Amino acid sequence: MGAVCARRRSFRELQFEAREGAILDATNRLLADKGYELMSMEDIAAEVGIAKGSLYKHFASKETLAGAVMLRLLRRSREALDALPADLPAFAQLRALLEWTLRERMTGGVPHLPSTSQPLRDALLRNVDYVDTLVELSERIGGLIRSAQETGAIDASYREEFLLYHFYARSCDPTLEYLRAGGAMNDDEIVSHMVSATFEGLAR
Amino acid sequence: MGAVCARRRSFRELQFEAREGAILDATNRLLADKGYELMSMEDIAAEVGIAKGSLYKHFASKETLAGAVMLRLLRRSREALDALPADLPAFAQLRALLEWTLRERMTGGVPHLPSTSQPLRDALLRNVDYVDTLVELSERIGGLIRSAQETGAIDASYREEFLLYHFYARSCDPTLEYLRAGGAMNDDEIVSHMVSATFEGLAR
DNA sequence: GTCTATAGTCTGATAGAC
DNA sequence: GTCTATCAGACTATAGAC
Repeated sequence: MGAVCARRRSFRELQFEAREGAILDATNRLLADKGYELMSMEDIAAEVGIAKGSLYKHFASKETLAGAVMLRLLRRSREALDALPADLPAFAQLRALLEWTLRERMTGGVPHLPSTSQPLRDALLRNVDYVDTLVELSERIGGLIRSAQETGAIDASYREEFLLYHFYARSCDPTLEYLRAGGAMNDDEIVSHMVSATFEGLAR
Repeated sequence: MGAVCARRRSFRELQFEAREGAILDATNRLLADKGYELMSMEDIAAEVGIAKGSLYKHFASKETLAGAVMLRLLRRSREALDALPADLPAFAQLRALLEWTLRERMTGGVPHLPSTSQPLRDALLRNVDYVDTLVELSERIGGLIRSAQETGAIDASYREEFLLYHFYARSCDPTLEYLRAGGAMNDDEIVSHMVSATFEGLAR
């Protein structure tokens, strides 16, 4: 809120904010773990260690809560993109962003655009903040794609539209979870395989 | 069933079988369209034009029904693989199989391994027929992968395990639906973009 | 029609910040 | 000591499997 102002926040207020963070973290975890439908508000409350009713002091509904988690993820992705060295070529930036996203998922993050639940997707698309941030991020990525195609790093015969969706889909690729569950490969191997399969393909 | 035997089946029996096919088709359509959770048994009954209770004369539960649909898809995939010219190189067979699967989805098919629903996935993995057929298909595909790596068509530095999961994930890639909903590309373009992104990657 | 699951609401009791 | 946020959990309403 605007209240990062003069007055020192009371202990209660600080606690409230801390709890909000804990709720977002727990929801993130459960969302990544069980998916939207299977995650109940009681699960979340139990995970945080608060009463179910208290959740509703922070978020008006399950959709609102999940939206807040997804928005936070989107913002973090944009920050990760901003943090890349500005002189990095577009192709390398795309590679780095995909790698960042996959590593984020490795540490318990939710995939962007969880295709797992239509109701959640619909709710997100009704969430103005979410859509704005998504559009903004997509424009940044679209710019990188165009730039990589101009320099010939990415094949110019692919449509930009395809490349954008493809990039998001690779960020959410379930191969990550499958391989992880399989247990035969470590995290670094999984990420590097996935990134190079995306950019260099399988053929040699 | 084993009953493709001597006795001519009665009208009732024929009708029963025909209805079973109609149920599978309807479920397939709804599953592809709305996903497992959002597809209610009522939806299916309405789509077939029968009473909800009649569904349970054919399938004991929603899971059983969805399992039957998925098993049918798996069998068809294996038949498609068998139908390929035997002298086609392994790499080309993999390409052709992915293309077949994507085209199947274009005409209303469900993705294999619908990652969209944990309960469904769990139910499938408890279904012996399904798992057997999946294992068998996976061994066939695994063989093609090894063979393509030996001839150098696929980069030998990828782990076979990764390649197998990756291949299944590409068969189920939601990019197909996103692009289709976008409407800017036709079906052939979408399939060819997706296949070549998988095998040749994006880089040039 | 029955039964279960769960989103979301409400209340009286209580701990602990002030 | 007062006051208020939070707690446990009962409760309603709805959806959907069977």
